Amino acid sequence: MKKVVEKPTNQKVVEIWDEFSNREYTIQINGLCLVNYQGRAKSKLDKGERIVIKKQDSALLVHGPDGYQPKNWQPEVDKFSSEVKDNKVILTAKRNNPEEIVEITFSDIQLITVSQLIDKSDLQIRGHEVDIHEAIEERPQIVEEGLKVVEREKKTPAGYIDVFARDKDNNYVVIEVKRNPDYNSIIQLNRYVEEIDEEFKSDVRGILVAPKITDNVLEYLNDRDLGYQEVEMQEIIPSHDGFRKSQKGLSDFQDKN
Amino acid sequence: MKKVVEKPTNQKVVEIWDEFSNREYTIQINGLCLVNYQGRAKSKLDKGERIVIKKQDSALLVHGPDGYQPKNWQPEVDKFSSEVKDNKVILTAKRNNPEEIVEITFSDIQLITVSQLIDKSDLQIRGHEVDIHEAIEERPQIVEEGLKVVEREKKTPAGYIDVFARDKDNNYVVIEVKRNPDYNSIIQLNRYVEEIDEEFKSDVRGILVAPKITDNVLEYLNDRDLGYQEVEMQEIIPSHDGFRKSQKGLSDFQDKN
DNA sequence: ACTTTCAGTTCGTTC
DNA sequence: GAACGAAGTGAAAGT
Repeated sequence: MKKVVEKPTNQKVVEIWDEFSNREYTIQINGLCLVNYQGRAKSKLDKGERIVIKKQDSALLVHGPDGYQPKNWQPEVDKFSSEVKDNKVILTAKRNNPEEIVEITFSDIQLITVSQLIDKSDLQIRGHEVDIHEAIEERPQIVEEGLKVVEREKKTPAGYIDVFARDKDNNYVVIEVKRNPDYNSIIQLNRYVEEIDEEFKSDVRGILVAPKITDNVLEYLNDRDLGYQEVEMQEIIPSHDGFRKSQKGLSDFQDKN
Repeated sequence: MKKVVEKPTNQKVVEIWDEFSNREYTIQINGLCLVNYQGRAKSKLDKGERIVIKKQDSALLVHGPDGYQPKNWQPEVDKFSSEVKDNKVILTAKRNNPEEIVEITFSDIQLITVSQLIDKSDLQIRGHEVDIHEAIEERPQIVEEGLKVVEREKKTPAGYIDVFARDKDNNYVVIEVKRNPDYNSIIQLNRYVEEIDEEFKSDVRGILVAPKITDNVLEYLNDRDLGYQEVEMQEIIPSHDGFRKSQKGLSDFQDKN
């Protein structure tokens, strides 16, 4: 930890903020603050004790005592600034595109820390929708016996078909893969089926492949004579390690020095 | 701050974790850790320096040096546990529905803090989609002159119509409100129009109301003879304070003591 | 408890 | 840089 200051003075906070806010440092502040946001929407958050984190890419988070989500945030900040006014520290984070601003007013600060987090590792994840695509290509029988995959991500005027295949009778099958299928998924699948029907003028079946489905969505499917095949996520994510690198955890490649 | 311990021993960390993990305390840990997740999907995150936060409602976040999103998390934890193994602190967070587990293995801990954040204030926000609905109901002329709102959230077999109205000629108008309209919004609007057309067998117009639209989406609209009316978000969010309380920031009502 | 829908969605990929 | 869609989506409102 570069700095750990309990009960800092306002001046100390501004000093630290100005020195480390726009460089490759992580700043954490625990304190009593109120937050205003204006931009795509407008919000007010009255006084409360929160954790404020400025990350090394300038992302700003204001976390309350509960929940996954920050109460206020700025995914990317173009300009930070700070001032002391009426014995309060005011931090502002402006963003240009879209134009929006977060303003945090601290009436009391319990702790401020500065650090430089080194994290070169990528998040490796398995179980995305595309993993289901791949599983179907490798083992088409998880959808149905005799299935032969013709093409993945087949382009049509209506959009991309996840998996285009033929069944044991050599008829076309349009497969739509969803992790969390909803009404729109069915509409989409139906459009693809109509599209293929027009293009090939032959028997086409549409199948939704998903790990789960709600009764209503299943009903929509049946109404449209579309099929459903459940896949176990366990089959998609084998216990032996088969991991794909996710861009999500792209880390900075700076070196500690 | 209840506790601020720099460079704690492993035993101290486990001691703190066990004492404060399942009560109304916020725990923050800065340290070098690797994270495994298994549940709805499966992920591996190799060693890196991160911020781990356990919130007072048992939410668990693992934040890296950048980005809005945590690298790993657990929105709600049913059972925390901790152990020391090979000179490493291992924290696990299990959840029952859906069944999933996050396991954090610390090889080095720089800082651990415990606090009890008091935050009774609700986030007040203006500019949600529902605010546009309300604005239309109050001032239908922002869509078009002579419009009379008949019903909001009108239920149809195809879903809920945002605003159902009649125009100056008394013809039905179906209004779909979107903050960020896309292709699917158009499909949806079109379905509603078809639905109303069938139900009422009379002239029906469909109008998309949004603060912005892309050229492609506008084209889809035109192709389907649907209309578009832009609304300024400024008109929806007046400068004088008209705030709605959002449930998002529901706070705990415990007292500091 | 489950379903449905929105989000200041964010984030990644592709065109 | 826009556009399109997935996310371990999460969160809230309604049933």
